[in-house]
Amino acid sequence: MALDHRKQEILKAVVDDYIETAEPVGSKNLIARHAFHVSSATIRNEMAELEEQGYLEHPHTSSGRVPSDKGYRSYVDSLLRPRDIPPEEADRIRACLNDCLDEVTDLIRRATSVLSENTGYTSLVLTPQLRKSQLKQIKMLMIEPGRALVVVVLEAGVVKDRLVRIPQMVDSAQLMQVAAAIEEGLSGMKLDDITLVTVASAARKTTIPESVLNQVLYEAYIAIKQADNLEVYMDGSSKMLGYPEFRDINKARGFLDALSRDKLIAGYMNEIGEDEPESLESDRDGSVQSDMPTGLALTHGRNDGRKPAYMVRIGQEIALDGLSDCSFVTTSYRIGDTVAGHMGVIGPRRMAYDKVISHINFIKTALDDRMRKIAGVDTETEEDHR
Amino acid sequence: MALDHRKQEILKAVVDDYIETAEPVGSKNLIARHAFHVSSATIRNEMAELEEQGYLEHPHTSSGRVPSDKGYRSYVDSLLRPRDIPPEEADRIRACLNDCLDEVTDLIRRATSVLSENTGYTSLVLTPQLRKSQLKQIKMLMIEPGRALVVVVLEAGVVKDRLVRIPQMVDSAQLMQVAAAIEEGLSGMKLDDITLVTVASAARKTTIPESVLNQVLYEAYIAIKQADNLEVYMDGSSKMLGYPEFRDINKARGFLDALSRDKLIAGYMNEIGEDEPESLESDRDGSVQSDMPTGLALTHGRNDGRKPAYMVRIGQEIALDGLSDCSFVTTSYRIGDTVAGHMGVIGPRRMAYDKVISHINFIKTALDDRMRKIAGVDTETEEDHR
DNA sequence: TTTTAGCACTCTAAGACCGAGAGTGCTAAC
DNA sequence: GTTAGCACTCTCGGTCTTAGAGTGCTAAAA
Repeated sequence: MALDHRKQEILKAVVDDYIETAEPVGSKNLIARHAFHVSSATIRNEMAELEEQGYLEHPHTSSGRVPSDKGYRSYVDSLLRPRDIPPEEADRIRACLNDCLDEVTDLIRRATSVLSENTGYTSLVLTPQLRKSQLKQIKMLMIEPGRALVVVVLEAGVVKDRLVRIPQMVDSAQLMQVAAAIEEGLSGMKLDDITLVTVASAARKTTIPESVLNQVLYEAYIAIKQADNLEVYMDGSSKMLGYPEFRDINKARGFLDALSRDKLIAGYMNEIGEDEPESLESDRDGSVQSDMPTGLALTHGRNDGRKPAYMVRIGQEIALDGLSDCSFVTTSYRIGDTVAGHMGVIGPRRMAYDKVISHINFIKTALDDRMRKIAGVDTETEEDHR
Repeated sequence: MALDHRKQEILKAVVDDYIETAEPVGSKNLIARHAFHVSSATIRNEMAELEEQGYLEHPHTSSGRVPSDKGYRSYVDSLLRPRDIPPEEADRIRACLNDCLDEVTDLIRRATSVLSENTGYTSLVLTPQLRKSQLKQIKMLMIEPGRALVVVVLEAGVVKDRLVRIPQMVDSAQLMQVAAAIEEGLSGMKLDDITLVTVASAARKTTIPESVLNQVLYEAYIAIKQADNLEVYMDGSSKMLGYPEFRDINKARGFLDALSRDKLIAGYMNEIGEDEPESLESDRDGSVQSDMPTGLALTHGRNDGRKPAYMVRIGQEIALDGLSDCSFVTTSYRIGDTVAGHMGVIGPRRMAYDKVISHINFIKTALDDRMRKIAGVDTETEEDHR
């Protein structure tokens, strides 16, 4: 079952070469490009066995080999050698994230673009998921008779709002009274646990006629629920057309169609994010760390119990229509100390995993840092934000 | 220069056929599909002349003809026969727009999707441009010490907000005082005319220490300026890959790359929107109107002075890199009585202009109606929103 | 037992070739 | 001004062929 050392080396070489050239790799080419001290015939024998074991595939009898999902999986789990991010590139990334406006959405937009630019693939970043965040404040602001703005403040300084209609007869004072009642009753509750009933019972003691009150409460409730509205930022989808696997227009179309169902992808990312293993102790300074990745246990004997901070789905492992020719590397970012949202890179299965993994980890860390500042978790360090 | 009647008919037939089949159209095919009472040789002669005059092109000697930009232009300006929107379809569109949430962005999102779905091409809708809107209110809400929410209310009920940092020492009352001062000073001004100086002078009479005040004012100013932030909604970009002109992956890529520069496109849309002619008297009921389009003067003698409510840019007329194989139909929508934003459809030059024009006009009207309600321009008609 | 050289075999990709078909332009007759 | 006829052109889709890359197998070498 387990591969001996030489097979691993060969598998790694095949995957590396295939990633680079996009051509099925043959035994001769392999020895030409790598310093194996055996003949091509030996390599052939080994490759035949790797194929038998399911790590490689044969497009047709007389062509070179191509990695299977299983081959990629093995590569990613234990063969892959992380790549250092050159300091200038690291600086550029950090600079780009740091010079953003003081807003979460702007930061996320930038992260999305940086992630795609630096990997060369399609990037996806979800806005923070707030279902499990606590409600801190709720304010209602009269805009004009009949219309009000509901402002919902969550922990970690996330603010959402929503314009609503209310009965004309409600006046500003009443509105504030209702908001204050709701806030008193619900403050500290998780968004998930708030229902129309809890809202209503929180505001029971106000002095406003029931029928009018109900409508206001309903709108407040919707606004609260609306607060964990998930959005998807995406960049670089057209980059995919540059890769030979998408030279077939139908494949390309299938891919882009799949991407256009972004809510579906977002749901999937949240789902697989749930069972994401604990992040490794990320060192906060965001320095370029060549020992960053993780699942290297097998090949490099560093199985010290750390789990990877990222997940890789390869080909058929992606449970989304139209993306089974792709690979999907995901991770999550934090606001303060809690996992807030997910981000990922989609590329061809023949993806430069080492590069993507280094970059997504680096950007995740940089994003965490920045998020920490923006969300005001450590407001004590007052910084240059003009 | 001007085409005689038969040449017009032939040009129209060529364009129609080419739009339908995507194949260069030859003289024989033309008489087979249309009831011209002349022989193919005559058609050939006429087509040769049309080519000489620049309306048609010849991919190679022995193939049929294809319209040139000039040919399409002539078709759009004077030959095109609008298509009625079937009542069921009209109903579906209206229903889809009407069942949106009570928010402008949701409405725009839906309009984008409906526009793409119903035309089969890529749709673009810009959020309202508010540079020329008047400021109505500005509120500042303390979220926690050091952080505040600035809420900017514009005419027509558009509300924008922004989370900002303020000096820790500012308290809630002071914040409200500043906001009230700004509101009093600036209410009624156009966004465009508000500068840091006007903001500062409006708030001169407050009782807060200058250095602190300045920072608050700066943030308020940024929030106000931020309010006319333009966003672009797009849908159906992958539909383009289904059309034969984009079977070449490089063309497809060029197109998608061009689309990804959405801010550029938005700027262009605003620009060409400026010199857009006055909308024709749109009848408000949004009924399906077969006399909707416009530039039919030449062929149908209805040049009654009405100008088209839409603009068509064909091929090279589009001053955007990467879109010169496309056509771009744009129009604008209104909030209340003023032009607010722009929308458009991008497709291959070989686009079903009649269909696109009917739909974009119809959707524009439906959007105007809906916008009117959402923006609260006629709040008197209280409608069924739960 | 493992490795390697040699060789026959397979399959693809690319180029050459060919014929059918569609369309044209031109000429001469109507 | 229109049309029939015809020679000519160009593309598109097949079929064939060949070069090249790669394999698997066998038998010899290490």
